[in-house]
Amino acid sequence: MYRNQYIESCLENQNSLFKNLTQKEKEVILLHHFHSFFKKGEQIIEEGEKARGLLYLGSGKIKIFKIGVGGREQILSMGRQYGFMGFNYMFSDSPSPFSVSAVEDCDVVFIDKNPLLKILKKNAELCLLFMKEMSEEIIFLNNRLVSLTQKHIRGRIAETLLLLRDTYGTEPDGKTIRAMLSREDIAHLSNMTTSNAIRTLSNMAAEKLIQIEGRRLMILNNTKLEHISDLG
Amino acid sequence: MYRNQYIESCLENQNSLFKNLTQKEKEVILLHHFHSFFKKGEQIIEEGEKARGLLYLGSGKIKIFKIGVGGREQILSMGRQYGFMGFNYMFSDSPSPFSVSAVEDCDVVFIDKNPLLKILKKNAELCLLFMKEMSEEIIFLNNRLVSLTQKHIRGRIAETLLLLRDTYGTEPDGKTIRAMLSREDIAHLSNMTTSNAIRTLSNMAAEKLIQIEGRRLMILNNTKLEHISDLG
DNA sequence: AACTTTATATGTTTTTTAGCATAACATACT
DNA sequence: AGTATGTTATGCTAAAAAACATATAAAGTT
Repeated sequence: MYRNQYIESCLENQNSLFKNLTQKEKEVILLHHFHSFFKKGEQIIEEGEKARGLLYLGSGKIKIFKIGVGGREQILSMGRQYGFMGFNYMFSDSPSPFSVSAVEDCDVVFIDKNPLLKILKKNAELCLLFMKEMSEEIIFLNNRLVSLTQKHIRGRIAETLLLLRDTYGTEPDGKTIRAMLSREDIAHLSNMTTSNAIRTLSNMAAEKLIQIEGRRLMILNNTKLEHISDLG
Repeated sequence: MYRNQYIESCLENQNSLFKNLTQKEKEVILLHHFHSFFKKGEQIIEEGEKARGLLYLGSGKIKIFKIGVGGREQILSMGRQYGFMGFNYMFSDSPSPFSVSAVEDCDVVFIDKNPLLKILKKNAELCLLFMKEMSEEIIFLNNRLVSLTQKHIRGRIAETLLLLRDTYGTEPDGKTIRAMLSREDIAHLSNMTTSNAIRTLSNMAAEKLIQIEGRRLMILNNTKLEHISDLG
């Protein structure tokens, strides 16, 4: 059976949902998956279309977003390598409630819905892992809802920087966020216009809270940034 | 074994998650539940405290909310009779990420976490029902995130009125929303100050979109209200 | 019934943020 | 290299919503 490194990591990685499946179950997924490469900027799923099944990100970075009032984009969350997304696709036939696109070159593994559902129906242990993931997503969304509605621009930008760092980690220097988003994406992640995102980042750089080198962002004063994020 | 009408409906109702459990499984829940009555306004769960387990609302109405920046309340969702909530309590030991309180007199059934988890571990069918509920919650939160951040005040109030109607239904006249929230709760549900909620409702009444009789709110022009909600 | 307390209503001011305009800069393309 | 295109940066203006200030009405309390 053909295995590429992506489906391989999807099935075997230490923190993968599927690592404890039986050989039989893994073979089912192997038989019913599809690997696809997306260039930076390409759309992986479009809001309203029917999704094939669960998504696994073998490499790269993705954004999950919705288009709201007047075509304005709101990023709901960012996906990282070795992460799963689209649990909701598994449990209803309704079209995707959001779009997904590649923020960097991405290797995506699509796992077909029905074979996976069959496995779930006979594997409560796996179900528990799924539910834990989903429950964490609910908690994340609850927190995000309050942050994005209540915090002021500075608080939202601070939170976004910390979120990006916590999601993607830093370079060995411990400061440089391992993500090169456009200012526009940062704005859409923080629920504000691009100019306000740029302005706020510039101010924070002037205050030595962060350092800006193009799209490389460094967190210089973590304590203060957290403080700004917490106070809103 | 003692059964009150609330645990009864929790186990047997046509659309209850538990209706298809075996007699044995139902008995476990029966043995490990706790019924409690809450007066209007009383707190059922406080953010940060450890929750006992899953919640079932036998009667009444609840609000699920968080306290954000500067003590400002944001209502995340409203619960209705025969509804379950707090799925996230089941899958991690972390303290409750939100508070729950009674908007009307409520009969709440608490179902203990560990016995229910044991049932889930052996009942993938039940797991699937849980996952479907959770996936709907995720979709709801995604939509809400975009609405609350992007829509203007009028759009948010319109959405809240429609949401309340869809959640709690109407009186036989088909117009009167079966929920008597304070203006403050309506404001916190719509992410705005109380005065802005009052003002906007007054305006909508003046435009004959709705009719106000104290806390009784009637939707007079559904089409226009949906239009206002959609356009933001 | 008189008195608190709380909820609703509405006008005014101030703050925040979006919207717009323009410039500098970087990147991709031919 | 030169041109087009997109991104980042910054100032200015307008709109939206919060904050504040009272007034009125309703609901509880003694």
